[in-house]
Amino acid sequence: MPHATTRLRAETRLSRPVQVAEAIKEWVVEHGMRPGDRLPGEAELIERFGMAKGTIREAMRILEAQGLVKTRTGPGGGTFVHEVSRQRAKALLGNYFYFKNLTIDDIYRLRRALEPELVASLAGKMSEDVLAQLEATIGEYSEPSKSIEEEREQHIASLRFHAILAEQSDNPLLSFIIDFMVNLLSDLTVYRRLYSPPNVELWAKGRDYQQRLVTALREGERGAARAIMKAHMETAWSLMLGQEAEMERRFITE
Amino acid sequence: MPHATTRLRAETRLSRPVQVAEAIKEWVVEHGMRPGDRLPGEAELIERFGMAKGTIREAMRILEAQGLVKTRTGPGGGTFVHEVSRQRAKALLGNYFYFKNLTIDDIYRLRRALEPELVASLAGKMSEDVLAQLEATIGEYSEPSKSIEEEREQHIASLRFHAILAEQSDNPLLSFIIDFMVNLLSDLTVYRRLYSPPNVELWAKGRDYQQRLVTALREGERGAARAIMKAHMETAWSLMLGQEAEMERRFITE
DNA sequence: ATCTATTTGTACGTATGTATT
DNA sequence: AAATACATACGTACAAATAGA
Repeated sequence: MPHATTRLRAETRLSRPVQVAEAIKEWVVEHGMRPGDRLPGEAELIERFGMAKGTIREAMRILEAQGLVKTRTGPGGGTFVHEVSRQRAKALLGNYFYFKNLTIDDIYRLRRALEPELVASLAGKMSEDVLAQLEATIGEYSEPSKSIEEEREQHIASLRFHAILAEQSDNPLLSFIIDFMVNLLSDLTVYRRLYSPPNVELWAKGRDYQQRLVTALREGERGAARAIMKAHMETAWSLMLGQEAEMERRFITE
Repeated sequence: MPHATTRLRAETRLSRPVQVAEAIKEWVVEHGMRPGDRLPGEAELIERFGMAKGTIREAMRILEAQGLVKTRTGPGGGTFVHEVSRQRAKALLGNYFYFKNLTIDDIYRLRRALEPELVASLAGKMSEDVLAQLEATIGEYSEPSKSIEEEREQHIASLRFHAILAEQSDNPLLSFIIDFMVNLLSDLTVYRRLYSPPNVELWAKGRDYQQRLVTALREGERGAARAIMKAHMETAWSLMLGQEAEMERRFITE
């Protein structure tokens, strides 16, 4: 039996592939490797760890599943350090909430607290380009919806409005969390009660808030932006609660 | 070549193990499987997917890395659906922020917005048991620190105070995010400037806020709890900014 | 456009480890 | 203690993808 040239933690609890994966993570950190840097090839790792091919490959799949590396075949190929994509991070975090039963209410409690702060920090700092993008998005729901399908499309579009805003923040944490919540809400399955017609009044309010918000952002009116978003959140909240919405249970794939 | 009895997505982009992993996820969702439920054994999966053992195993490692399954050896063993643990979710999300450079300021912007809402929702709803736990935690920093090491310990303890609060929320999203931020801050490496002595005044303020907070929570004073936490966050923020703190760059293991 | 070299990906057979009964 | 039912690990052979000559 060949002996390992690279020492692994002696924790018998962890399977070898996991141990190898952890060892490689440490190695990446210690060497200050950056996205794009190449890890040793399969053959070398097999030798360095003194392990079989399958074991090394399983370790690589672990790192890949976590979004930390990508592999390519062919000459010049191999395994490369990779920055975890936002999409991947959202998927992984989404899995955590799969078995919890998050409610619309839970999500809006956070949105109400965070989004006003977001827009306050963005006021006066956004490019005309992005502002135009926001206005274009609003345009997608300038008329009340006539069908359930249309309503759903408008719902998604109006959420995209918030995703665009989230992306503008220079606070990666705030940006990510808002984006994540928008994703959760996009996955919502909305069952409108048959006897309750779409609430046109609330819909109009929401649209007007967004228009006024763009103006406030353009003019750099920090306080106004915050206040408008706060009111907008309250409106959207009651709109959601009025409908019988339910979180779709599924795993996001990336 | 044996042909697959279970159809996989024809996306050539994805490697087979990933395809298998995704297929199994779908299968779990469609069958409404719950944590503890057993997946088909290796042998059966090999047959069902018409693939080699290694491929199936790599797929399992992927699911395991995402925290969705656990495997056990021995009779009655196999692979079991598993609820993604909070610890695992924090680790996976932490990886996302590894390459971003999150600042103390970024984190506190969120804490300031979220934690006051957290305590407002908890006022009057906490068991005396947990309240006592909070008081015990405060006891760990009843005296100003005399050394850097002691200061760090107190820092961690005072963060634990917030982690306990986070855990009490019945809002899984709010609970998780605050817990996650506390983790990030715990990993902080604080370099106090040599010429700046510990700010005893700010330290005392922070401790007093926490004590008053426990009282407000016990008495069910919703508004007071919110206000105290808000003030506390501002104080803690300036305390952190006054020190030259830096995020430790590492991968959390679980 | 074809060949060739390189590197990961897939397959399969065997042996070993581990926990339950 | 032994048999059983699982996952775990190993080693080899070959397939597929990609870059460069």
